[in-house]
Amino acid sequence: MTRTSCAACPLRRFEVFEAFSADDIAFTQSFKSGEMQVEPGTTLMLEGMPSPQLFTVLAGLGLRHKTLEDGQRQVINFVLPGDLIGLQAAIMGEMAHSVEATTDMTLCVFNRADLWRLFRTQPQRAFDLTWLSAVEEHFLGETLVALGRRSAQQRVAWALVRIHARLRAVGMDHNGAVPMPWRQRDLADALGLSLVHTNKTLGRLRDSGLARWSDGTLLIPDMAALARMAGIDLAAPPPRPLI
Amino acid sequence: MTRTSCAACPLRRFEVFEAFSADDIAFTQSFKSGEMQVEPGTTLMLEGMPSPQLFTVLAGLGLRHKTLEDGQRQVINFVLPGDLIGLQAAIMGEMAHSVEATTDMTLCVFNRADLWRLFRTQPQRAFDLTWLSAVEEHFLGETLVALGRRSAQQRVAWALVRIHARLRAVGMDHNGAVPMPWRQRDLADALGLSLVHTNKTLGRLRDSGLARWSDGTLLIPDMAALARMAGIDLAAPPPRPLI
DNA sequence: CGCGCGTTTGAAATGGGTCAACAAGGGTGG
DNA sequence: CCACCCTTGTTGACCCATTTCAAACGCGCG
Repeated sequence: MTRTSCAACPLRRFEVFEAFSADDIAFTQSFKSGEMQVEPGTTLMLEGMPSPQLFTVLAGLGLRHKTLEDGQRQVINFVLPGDLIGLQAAIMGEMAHSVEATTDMTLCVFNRADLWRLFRTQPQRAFDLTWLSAVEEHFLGETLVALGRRSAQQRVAWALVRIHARLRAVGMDHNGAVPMPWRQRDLADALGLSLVHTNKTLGRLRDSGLARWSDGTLLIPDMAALARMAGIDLAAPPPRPLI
Repeated sequence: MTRTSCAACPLRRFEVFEAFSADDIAFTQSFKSGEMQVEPGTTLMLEGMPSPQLFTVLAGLGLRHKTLEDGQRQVINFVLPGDLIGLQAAIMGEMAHSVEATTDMTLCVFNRADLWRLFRTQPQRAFDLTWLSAVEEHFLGETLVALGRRSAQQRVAWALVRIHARLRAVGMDHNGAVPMPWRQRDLADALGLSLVHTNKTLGRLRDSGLARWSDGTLLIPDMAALARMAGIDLAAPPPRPLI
């Protein structure tokens, strides 16, 4: 494993390169159990199932979703490099949602069985885990506001702004454009809109020059304008850990 | 402080009565900084503000909400005894939502400054905190599904079933009835519905005998029937900690 | 008494859902 | 090379669930 391959890892302090002591190094090596490559479409976690492992996304994109009895689907969130997958299963016993890979993904693999050892011996990293969980909760709250209070146009604009910002934050932008490999169906399911209406809304945004999403690439010429339409305060900085 | 007053506290292991050693007792006493009583309408946490304190609800009900620029409000969740308030601010630096008391509330007060000490010296309680955060995330995911995929009638039925179940779980039911001191406005804001439509939907549920909510009390004669209408699988047990 | 808050009800307007059809690839097998 | 199918995106027409607007009711309270 190289330093760059783990740059996005939220548990990067496990990185041996940043370890402080021999003990730390030994611990790190025993906690990280390996890396894994998966193909698009792979289900990483299945709703309702326990998982013996915990993943950190090193590269690639995916999504979290829940499926209802009647076959409808709600996309909970999009998964980006740096995200942690499986904390729920590790802490609560089973996943409340499924996670699947949208593109090829590279994952850092941890053993759930080691989690308790981590809490006992590595309070710093335990704190990081809690932080990640709190951040996730924070974003879910924002999504709730979007679904509960915003119009279709605002929701779509909001989602595009948010995805763009997140991808940019992990360095996946190339002069303003970011990869967006998901389908319109995925976005519709994330926003609680019908596929048809999502399509038409995207069309209107495209026609008005606010956002262009095609061929798996999202381009936002005027971020401020789109954010204004979405009713977002751009000034808010992304959350950072306190300790 | 009596044993019963802390029965619902998720950090109940702090309870001196359950402490295992002299050290534990000393720690507990130093971490818990006191109890607090607040009146209905009190804002316990304000969106965007840091908070020097962390609360545990011992008694009383409240709600979490976010307010948008245009004055709209999204209720994120209802607050019940046993809930933890302010973890976000403690971990991330500021709250992503406001929390306010709906009834009189009794709170257990902790100092945020002690949080890091907790992670270092009490891994068991640190784990509990992470568990609480994961549970919260789990419920937010469920809410997301409700807002994104369910009709107004299903949403209202879902919310009533959920609130009833949560209140029952903390022993606040009296032969089938639970206190429900919130306003129709609060429920509407929680479900992303208009006040008028929420009212009419509640009326229909009442007329069909599925649920009666009046005078601050919720009565569900046939839980299975209401759950069926909401599209909920009643069999799912509430989440419990693993360790 | 009069005022304010929460609830209730009716009527009109509309945003978004549903249905249906088509277009543009890409893959596969003949 | 073509014929076929499957997935994804696109567009138009229609309709209805929900919103918006407006008004009234009951009740507690100063």
